[in-house]
This record gives sequence, structure tokens and C-alpha cells, in this order.
Amino acid sequence: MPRAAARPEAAEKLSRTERKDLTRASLTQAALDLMGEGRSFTSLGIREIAREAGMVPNGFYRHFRNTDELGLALVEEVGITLRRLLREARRGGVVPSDRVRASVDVYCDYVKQNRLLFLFISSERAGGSRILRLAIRNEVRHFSNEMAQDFRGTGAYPDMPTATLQMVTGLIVNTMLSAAPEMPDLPPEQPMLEAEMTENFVQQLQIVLLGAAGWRVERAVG
Amino acid sequence: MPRAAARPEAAEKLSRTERKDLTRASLTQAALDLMGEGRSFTSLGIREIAREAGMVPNGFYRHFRNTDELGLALVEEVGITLRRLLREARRGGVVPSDRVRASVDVYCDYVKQNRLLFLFISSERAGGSRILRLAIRNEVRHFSNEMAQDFRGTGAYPDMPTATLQMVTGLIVNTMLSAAPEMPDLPPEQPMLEAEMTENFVQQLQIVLLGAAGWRVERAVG
DNA sequence: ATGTATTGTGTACGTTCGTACACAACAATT
DNA sequence: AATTGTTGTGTACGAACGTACACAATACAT
Repeated sequence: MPRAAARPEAAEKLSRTERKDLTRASLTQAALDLMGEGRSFTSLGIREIAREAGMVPNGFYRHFRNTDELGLALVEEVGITLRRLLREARRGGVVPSDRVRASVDVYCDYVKQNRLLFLFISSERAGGSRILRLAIRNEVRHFSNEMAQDFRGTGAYPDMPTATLQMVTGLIVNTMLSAAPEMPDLPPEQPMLEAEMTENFVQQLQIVLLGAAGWRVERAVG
Repeated sequence: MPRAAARPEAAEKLSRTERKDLTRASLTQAALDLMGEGRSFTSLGIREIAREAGMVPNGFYRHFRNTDELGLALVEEVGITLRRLLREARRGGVVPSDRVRASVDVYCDYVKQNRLLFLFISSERAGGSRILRLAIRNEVRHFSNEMAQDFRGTGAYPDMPTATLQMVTGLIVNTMLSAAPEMPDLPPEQPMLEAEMTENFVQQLQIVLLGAAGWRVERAVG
């Protein structure tokens, strides 16, 4: 009994497109679930995913031509999630130094709630298929740039050129994504370690923001 | 003609252990080569690696029990390389601000020379097998801590507690490893992009060092 | 010189994979 | 009501996989 799958099953008289979207979602979810069991996305097969989603191998082809295409669907979902995260983090205070902890909390909550999705980006950002890798980097760059715009909007670092600001947010996002995959690997019965890790994470971000505050154009050429 | 493999072949009357070490190295190298062709380590199979190394599938078992064990051998090699890198970077100037660029150059050279090895750590640090992941993080943590010791040795940030210093070097190492996998993905006929990327990288490190210089204990509780 | 342990080969078996094709069920269109 | 297009199933085939076992070659210990 290999952990029974999860597909609609309840024939609640849905339209065809609704039904299709549901099984499509069950396929992407199946891929995520398999990754949650320690498998890497790249090593997943069509049959395996279809099986986990509770359908026959060939059904996969009705939705994606190959696993890469399913991966791109996941990347899109990541993009939506990141945008949501950004919108929620925006609703913090205005002073950056106060916002760090609050934003980190929001971020950590998101990582915990969308654990598998973050695991996916973190691990496929550097490894696996080239197409996926580039798609993820694209999404991450967008996220980073939106964050830079947010900084602009709150009046933080007003004298900093946009390119530099984006460089700083890129650094922040890198730090965020490096922290993400370590969180699920912690022994789940040790909340102290998690607090310690979060504290470490907060301090790293503070260092970056402090460095950005001290940044001057002359420094860049020194 | 699948890109002929590379194994000793020249029967120069070697001792048995020498011969064994050679074919063992040809196996690890075969795995790296396959990764260089765009494959992810996790997706490599025993047969595939053995074939690339120019031997029959079963020969693999004479050296490793499974692919994870080969991966651990690669991690060890990474450790040696990182230690060598650190030793070389140590031979720079004493003033940290001057050393950044020099160290970055040394680092970039290492990434280019050991491209496949860095590709391996970057991509397996977050994804793939749990055993490998933890082994790599361990190696990276050691590297980070040695770097912290180096900072101590050069008298940089004398007032900073060791834990904080390690946090800073951890941030530096994260930044380094995030930059690594993007370098091989660049179009090879565009040196300008590479220079731009390196410049970005240098600036990020400067921000971190600047932030560390401005760090005060009181800040940590704010 | 003889025996032994190690290293690499050859063959083989069962499993899983990707994919092709024909078909069933049925929502949507006409 | 009849037709059509879409979604999912069943069956099948060749290829690749991990692994087991017997065997050949040979460096090394005796």
C-alpha cells in the first residue's frame, strides 16, 4: 500500500475544464509530494508521478509532454507564491530596521507553509534541467527586482542607484533561498535549533542592510 | 560513438592499489563529466557511470556500493579543493578591503578550473540525496569556519564574537556558492557578461564586509 | 613455485521506464 | 438526438536499469 494517491474521485458534476484543472493540479501536487519523500525532481519519472497522482501512466501526456513541462508549471506556481509573499511582507512597518524581523517571520511562515515548493526552487535552482534552472532564475530575479522597487517605495536607501539596489536585494534573496532548504532538514522535535537558525538568518539580513546603509558610490571603485 | 571514455589502458606495470586508485578516479571523473553534459548527479545510474568510465557495469561495485558512496568521494575531493583555495587566498594582502578583489579573483579562477566540482556542490547542496546534502553542508561549514579563523588571524573585526564572525563568513560562503553555478551557464563567447557578473559578486561581498565592519553588539538586539 | 585474494568481465533475470496505439467514457457542440 | 473532441484506461514493446553469480586475469603473500 504505497501511500494512496489523491485525485478528485468525487464526481460532483464538474465541467470538463474544471475537471482537467483538478487532475492537472493533482499531477503537480504528486510531484511535490514525491519530492517531500526525499526524491529530487530531476529523478522523477512520468510513470512515477502519474502513479502517485492515482492515474495510469499515459494520462500524464494529456497534461504535460514531459516532466520538464510539469516543472515549468511548478515554477509558475512559485512565482505566484512569491508575489503573494511580497504583498504580505509589504504590509509591515515602514522603517526598514523594524521590518526585518517581521519580514523574516512572514518569510519563514511561507517557507513552512509551502515547504515543498521552496524545496523545489532551492534544489532545482542550481541542479537538474537547464530549462528549469533558467526559468527559476528568471522568477527569482523578478522577485528580487520587485523587492528593490519596494525599497524605493518606502524611501529606503534613496541615494542608491537602482542597479546597486537590485544587487543588494539579489544578495538578500540569495540569503533567503540559502536558508530555505535547511529548515525542512532540521529534526522536527527540536524547536530550539529552528529558533537559532532563524536568529542567524535575521542577523545575516541585518548585516546586509547595514552594509547597504553604509554603501557610498566612492566605495564601489575602491 | 558516445564520446569515448577515459581509463588508464596503458599497462605501465602499476601496483594493484595504484591501478585501483586510477580506475576509482576514472569513475568519479566519469560522474563529473556526465554532470558537465547537463545531467544532474542524482539522476546518474551505476551503469551509466561505469560505461562513461569505460568499464562493464559490475566493475562499479568494486569501488562503491552505490552512487551515493561515489558522491561522498566527490565531497571529499571538494573539501581538499576548498582547503587549497583557502590556502592560496591567504597569501594575499593583509588589509581586508584590498583583499576582496584578489580573493574573488582567486575564487573565480578556482571555479573555472574546477568547474564540474563546483557545479556538483552547488547543485547537490540543496537537492538530491539527504546523505550527500548533509555531507556537503558539513564541508561547507568547515570551510566557513576556517575562513572565520583566517579573519581572526589577520586581525579583522577584532571585537566581533566568534559566533558572529562565523555567521558573517557563512553569509560570504553562501554568496560565493550562489554565484558559482551561474558562471558556467553564461554564453561562453560573451566575456563582458562574465565581467559584469564578477563585478556584481565583488560588490555583494563588499556590502557584507561593510555591514560586518559596522556591526555592533547593541545592534543585534535592536 | 604455488596458492590466494583482488579486480574486472560476461551473462542473465526481473523491474521500471518512456512511449505508441486502440479504445471507452462522456462533456460539449451541432 | 446525433456527432465530435477530449480525457483517461488498457495493453504492449523495446530499452535501460540494479544486481546476482560464475569466471578470467593477475598482483601479492606464502
